[in-house]
Amino acid sequence: MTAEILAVARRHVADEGAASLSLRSVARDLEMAPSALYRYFDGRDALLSALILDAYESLAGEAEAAAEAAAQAAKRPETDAARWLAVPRALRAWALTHPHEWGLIFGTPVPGYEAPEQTVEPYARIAAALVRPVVEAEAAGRLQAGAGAGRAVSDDLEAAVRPVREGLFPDMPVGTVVRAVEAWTTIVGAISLEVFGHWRNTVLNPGTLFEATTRELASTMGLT
Amino acid sequence: MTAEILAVARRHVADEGAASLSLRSVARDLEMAPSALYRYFDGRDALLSALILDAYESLAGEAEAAAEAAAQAAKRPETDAARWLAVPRALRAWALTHPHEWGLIFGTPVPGYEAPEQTVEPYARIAAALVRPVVEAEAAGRLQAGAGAGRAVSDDLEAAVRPVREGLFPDMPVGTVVRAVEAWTTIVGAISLEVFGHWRNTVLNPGTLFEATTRELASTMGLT
DNA sequence: TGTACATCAGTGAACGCGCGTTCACTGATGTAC
DNA sequence: TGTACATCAGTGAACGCGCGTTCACTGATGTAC
Repeated sequence: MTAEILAVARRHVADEGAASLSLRSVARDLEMAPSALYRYFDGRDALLSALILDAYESLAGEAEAAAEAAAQAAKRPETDAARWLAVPRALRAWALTHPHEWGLIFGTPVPGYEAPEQTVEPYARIAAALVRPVVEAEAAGRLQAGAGAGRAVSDDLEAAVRPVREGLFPDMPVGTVVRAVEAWTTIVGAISLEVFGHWRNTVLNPGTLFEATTRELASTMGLT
Repeated sequence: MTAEILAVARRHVADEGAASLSLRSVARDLEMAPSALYRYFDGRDALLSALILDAYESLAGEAEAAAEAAAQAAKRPETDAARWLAVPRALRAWALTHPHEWGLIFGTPVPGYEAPEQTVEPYARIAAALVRPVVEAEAAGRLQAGAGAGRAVSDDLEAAVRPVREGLFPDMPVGTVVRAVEAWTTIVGAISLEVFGHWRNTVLNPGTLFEATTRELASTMGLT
C-alpha cells in the first residue's frame, strides 16, 4: 500500500512537478479519503521526502547499472575513454525521462524544506559510479601522465577538495581529483541546462554537444 | 508605484523564493488592498513574469558592467586570461547574493508557466559579456592556436552550435565556439551546484574551486 | 462450531487557512466653464 | 472665485477554491477461548 501511494505520488511529480504535489490529489487518484494517507505517511512533507529519496535512489541505481555494464563490456578490448561515456549518458537519459525528478535533485531547493540526510549516500553512489572508470584506469596504471595528474594544485584547492578525495579517490593524484570534480560540474550543468530548457533556440542538438563535451572530459582526465 | 510593488515583490522572492510569492502578501506589505494591485499588474502571473524579467536584466547588467570594467582595465598590461575571469566572478557573486533569483533563471522552471519571450535578449547579453574577451582576443590575433580553435568538430556538432556561432561569434573558428559553450555549461553548473547547496560537505571552499575551474577554461579556449 | 473480543485500514465530516480574482464603491484631485 | 463634473487610485466585502490536518467513527478480518 505504501508502495502504491508512492507510485501515484511519483506519477504526480512526473506529470506536474513537486510544487503542486498534494495529499488530497494523491488520495483522489487512489479513491481514498485524504485522511487515510496519514496511516502511511506523517503528512505532506514526509511524502515529499520519500519521493526525493526515491529520485536519488533511482538515479543512483541507473548510474551504477551503467557503470557495471560498462565494466563488463570493458573486458572486451575497449578504451577507457569509451567506457567513461557510459555513466554520463545514463545520467542524461534518466534526466530526460524524469525531468521533474532531476529538478528535485539538482534544481531549486524547495523553500523552507531541507532535503533528508539520507540523500547523502545515494548521491555519493552516483559520483562513485561516474568516477569508477577513472579510478580503475589509474589503479591499472593506464592514466595518461601529464593530463589531470600533472597539474599544479594550490594548497587551498587541495584542502577544498579533500572530502571528495578521501571519499571517492583514495590515493589518487590531487590534480585528477580536481579534474573529476570539474567533470561532475560540467556534466550536471549540461544536463540541467538541457532539461530546464535553456538550450532552446541556442543549441539545436543537445545530444551531440553532450557527447562531445563528455568525450572532452575524458581526455582532460587522462583517459585514453 | 509599479516600481514600489516590484521592489516589495522582489524582496519576497529574495526572502522566500518564487513559489510562495502571493499577491496578497505583497499587498499586505504595502498596506494596500489586494485588489489594488490589479491596477498595476494583470494578476499574479504577470507580476511573476515581471520579476523573472527583472532578474534577467539585473544579471545581464552585472555581467556587462564586469565585462566593461575588465575591458577598461585591460588597457593596462594584463593578460587575456586574467581579463576573462571578471565575468564568471561577477555571475557567481550575483548568484550568491541573489540565490532565489538565480533559481528563477537557472533552476527548475515553474510548472505550467512559460518564461516570457523577452528573456531571450538579456540572456544573450549575459553570454555576450562572458565571451567578449575571447572575441576580442581572437580579433587581435592573440588566441593561442591549437587550443580550442584547432580542435576537430564534426558536421553534426557544427550544425548544433550554429545559432550560437551566428549570434555571438561572427567568423570565429567552430572549435572555439564549442569550447565557449562548454565553458558556459561549466560555469552555470558550478554556480548552480554551489547555490543550490550541493557542495555541502563535499567541496569545502567552492570559491577556490570556482576560481581554478574558470582559469582552466581560459586556457582551454586559448586565452593566455 | 460458535461467540466475544481486538486489531486496524479506511471513512467522512469538519476545522481554519491563504489564495486569486471580481465588483460595486468611495473620495480625493484636477479640470472646465 | 465658485460650481459641476470627470478621472482614477485605492477600498472592502465577497466568491469559490484546494489545501493540510484532526478526530471520532465504522466495519471487515482475524484470533482466543
